[in-house]
Amino acid sequence: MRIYSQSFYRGSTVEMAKKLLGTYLIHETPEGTTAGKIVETEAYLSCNDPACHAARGMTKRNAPMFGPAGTAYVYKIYGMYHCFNVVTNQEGVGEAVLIRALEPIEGIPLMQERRGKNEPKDLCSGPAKLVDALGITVDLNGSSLVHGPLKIGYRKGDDFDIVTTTRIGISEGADLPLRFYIAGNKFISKK
DNA sequence: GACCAGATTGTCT
DNA sequence: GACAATCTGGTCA
Repeated sequence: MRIYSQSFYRGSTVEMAKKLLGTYLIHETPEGTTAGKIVETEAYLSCNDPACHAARGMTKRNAPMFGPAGTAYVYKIYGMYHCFNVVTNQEGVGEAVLIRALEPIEGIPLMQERRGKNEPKDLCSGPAKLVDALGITVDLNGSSLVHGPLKIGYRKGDDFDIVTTTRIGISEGADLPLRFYIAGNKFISKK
């Protein structure tokens, strides 16, 4: 396993959303290490994308999106859940990739404990689920994926096909083809 | 399996 | 004051 350095994250956001598929999200905590393979992502852009939190400029909430590439953006949604994003592109642009689903790889017993579920498919098959399973909290909002306890790495793996579709759970910009997932993978959030 | 309502709170208008 | 990049558990088949 090799951990990506800062330069990896500087590409265009759509390109990053595809490149992140098949890589590993790793979180080291006092309770143990949990890791999963990224199988589903969505891109959120600064231009012509009304669904993006940064579409109307920087606010207190979305400030990390305007930070340097490789920053974690964690926010609370619907009063009780959290979503995790990888900030991409250049500092000041305001774009990010939402991680929507993981295939559990390491620390599965810990994930089961955190989630209160035993079925592997119920552990990380959704943005709020994977945040819960890996123990990601708002403390990590704005932290670096290059230096912190939360990081992204890769190892040699099988080839796979990428499927492009429309994003989920948004009201504006819902017709844009900015969702990507690994074809045939059983751990994506939705068919 | 498909469809639907409820939970719950920070953030922006 | 309204809404949000969601999940869960219920009902009905």
